This record gives sequence, structure tokens and C-alpha cells, in this order.
Amino acid sequence: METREKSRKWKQNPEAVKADILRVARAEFARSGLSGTRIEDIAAGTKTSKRMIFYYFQDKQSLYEAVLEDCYAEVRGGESELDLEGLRPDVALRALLEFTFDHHSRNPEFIRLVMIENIHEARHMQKMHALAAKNERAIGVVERICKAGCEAGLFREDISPVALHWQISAVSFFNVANRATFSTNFGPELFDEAGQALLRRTAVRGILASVLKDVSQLDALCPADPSLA
Amino acid sequence: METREKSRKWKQNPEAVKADILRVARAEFARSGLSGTRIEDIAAGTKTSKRMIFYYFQDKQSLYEAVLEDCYAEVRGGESELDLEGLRPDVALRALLEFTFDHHSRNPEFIRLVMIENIHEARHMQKMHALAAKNERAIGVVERICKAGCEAGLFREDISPVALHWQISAVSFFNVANRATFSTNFGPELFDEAGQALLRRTAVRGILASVLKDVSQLDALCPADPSLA
DNA sequence: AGATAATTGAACCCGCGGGTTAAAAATGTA
DNA sequence: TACATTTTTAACCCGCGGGTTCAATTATCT
Repeated sequence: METREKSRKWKQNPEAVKADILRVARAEFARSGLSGTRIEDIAAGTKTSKRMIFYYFQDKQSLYEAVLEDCYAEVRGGESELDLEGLRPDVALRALLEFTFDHHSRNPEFIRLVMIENIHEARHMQKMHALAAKNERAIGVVERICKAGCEAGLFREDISPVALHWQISAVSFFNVANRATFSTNFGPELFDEAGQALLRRTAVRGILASVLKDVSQLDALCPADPSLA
Repeated sequence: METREKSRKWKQNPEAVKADILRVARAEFARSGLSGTRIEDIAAGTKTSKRMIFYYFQDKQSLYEAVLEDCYAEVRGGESELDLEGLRPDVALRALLEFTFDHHSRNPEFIRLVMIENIHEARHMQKMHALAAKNERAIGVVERICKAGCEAGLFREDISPVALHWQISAVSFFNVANRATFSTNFGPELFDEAGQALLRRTAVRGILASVLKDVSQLDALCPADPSLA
């Protein structure tokens, strides 16, 4: 209402400046971590100055937390684009895993921020109470698939939605997070297009296997070698 | 020979001092990363002084690299305790995964150092040419299992040893590395004894499923619910 | 216009922490 | 004993970088 009219007329646009700072800060913190990032390096990448960073974000740690929250919101928001309504439970699960795998791949900065949070024992993430709702929704998606799968007689009754989510996260996350050390140690071949397709396919097969009541359907649902399908 | 006679007589014992420094430095670097660690904090934990750290290790980065190499050697060394000779390939694979899962669990400092290396795009690990041999041996173990599995007609012919190693690493690594954020977001229940047993069991099942030629053996080899076995 | 509040710039402060200097002990050799 | 080498201590240096001061500018309201 009033504030919006204001900002339209203003040349100085605080929201835009803040967004600019957040954008650059996200890249820097993702690259170098909390202690490794220099505020001056952030300032250098923005259209504004070091002074303004402190003006809008108090101190380094608050800026870091703002970045984390901002990035988390954006990425978790992007997840809601996925629509699994009406799919067969096994197909839905497959779609969810493939989507998550690709989505993590497309958001390496988010992955790096989570890695950094883990180094900090999730200290800053614990403050972000707004996350609770988003997390419950993420589990809710898996939960609904599980329930539908059980009701359709396709899935085992004893699977834990949280454990299933853990499995999906593990492969999708590791694939991005540990690329540097893994390819240093064991070569880059898993990270070209063919390698990624292989890993994704294998992950789908593995996870479906741990969920299906009748594993003999596995080869029909997801052949290990798609060229034979 | 001579140096050993020396060190026996000496009160001052350089090797012991260096080892002491490395021990404390490993803990600190694992806790706080390269830029986050203060040399004085390391010194405070040793029986010696800050000056001696620079005396023996030149500068902070060299110390960090020495810690990384030391830790890597120790952990990869611990892996050689596993003896899979004479086991059936499917049993051997299962044993390898269970061992790796537990071994990573017992070495959180190593995991954290690898996380930190990934943040640094593996810059320091790339200098450690001594690792190549150890890495090849790790892949060699998986390779032999694959080969034996194929020859026994148990495994698919198209599986890549490196990809299989990736799968084993992914679950074992993620399980330790992302404990903080995962349990912050989704609760701690996967990380008590029962939860860990569940994850390990599920991982075994998933990975075997992606390798076995005849998936119908899966339930016999690794029931999803062991209480039914 | 003039009062008031929001935004910005330039220069500054200061303590933390990586790294050094210099010289004293400890050990070894002849 | 004299002398060289290695190990250790205590005190110091100094620049980097997080955070501040203060005044100038810009915009808003009446």
C-alpha cells in the first residue's frame, strides 16, 4: 500500500540493495564458508558498499543467517513445482527421486551452504524456525507416496517415510557435495552426462528395491541397463 | 639405528612433539576448518607451544595438509583390516558395505576433514600423491568382488566398480556428514541404535538390488524386516 | 521552506592471529 | 673443555578485516 507507492517513486531502493547484497553474499559464503568469507569481497561484488552491508544486516553472522534462510526458502520453494498427483506410487517415487537428484544438481550453492552448516553442527539452521513447515511438507510428500503404495499393495508396510527421504537425500546430496574429492580420488567419469545418468538410474533401482513388496517387478520398472528395455 | 639411540636418550623428543601437535591439530581442523581454526587454540591443547608448531610445520596450511595426509593414511589403513577372501561375492559385498558404514561412523573426524576438503574443491587433497595407491586398492577390492560375482553368475555384467564404490560411499558418508542438519530438520530418530541398524539394512538391500542378476534372491539375502527372517 | 527520517560515503579504529626475532637451553661431537 | 647443532622460550610485529564514527545527501512529510 503506502510503502509500495514509496518504493516506486524512490531512486534509492532498499529492497533491491538488500537483494543485491544477499545474492553476492550467497555466492561468497557458499564458496568460502562463514569464517573464510571477507565482507569486503562481498561488497566488491555488489553495487553498494561495505558500509551498507552492516547497515542492513548488522554483522557478518546475521548476514550469513539471512543468506541461509533466503537460499533455503528459494530452493525448497522450487521443490513445490513437482506435481505427483495421480501418479502410480512407484512411478511417483521414481519421479520424486529423479527430480531431487536433478534439483540438487542444479543448486550447488544450496548444497554447499548445507555442507557448511553441517561443519557448524547446524548451529545457525537451528535458529530458523520458519523451516519447520517446509520440512514437514517435504516429509509429507514421501509419506503420501508410502501410504498410497501400501494401499495399492505395492509397497512394504514397514517402511519409514523419514528413512526413505534419507535415502533419496543421501545419493542426491553426496552426488554434488563430494564431487571434488571423489573425482580427485577415483576419476571424473561418474560426473559427465553418461556417468550421471548411470548413477541416477542405479539410485532409482536401489531405492525402489528397498520399498517394493514384490521385487520381481524391479526389472520391469527400472531396468539396470536401459538399452535392453 | 643412530637416530633411534638418540631419541631413547633424549628428553626432548621431536617425533613425539610432532605427533602431539598433529593429534590436536586434527581435532581442531576437523572442528573448525582451515580458516576457522586458530593456531593458538591448537597450541593450547598440546604439551608444547605455538612457536614449535611453526618450527615443525612451517605455516598453517602446511600443518593442515600434514593433518589431512596423516588422517587419511590412518583411516585408509584401518580399512585393510577387512578380509573378504573366500566369501561368496554377494556376502562379501554386504560385508564391505556394512564395514564401510560402521567404519565411517567410527571416524567422524576423517569425514569432517573430507567435507572441508570438498568445500575447498579438494585443492589440498590434490597435492597428496601418496593417496593414489590407497585409492586404487579401495577400488580394487570392489573390482574383485564384481568380477567374482559375475563369474559366479550372481551379478549383472554391466556394473561399474567405481559406481558401486560411489553408492557405498554415498550412504556411509552422508550418514555421518549430514547428521546435524538432517536431524535438525527431520528429527533424531534415524541416529539412535535402532535407526542406524535400519538405515544400514536398507542400504545393503538397495545396493545388492542394483547389482544382483536375479533380484528374487534379495529377500533371502537381506530381508527388509529382519524380525521375519 | 524547514523539520525529520532514511540512506550513503570516507575515513577511521583496534584487536585478533599468523608469523618472526633473538637468544637461551639441551644435546651432540672432538 | 670448547664448539656446533637442534630444540625451546618469551617477547614482539604488523596487516587484515570486522565493525564504527560522523557527517553529508537524499527523500518524505506538513
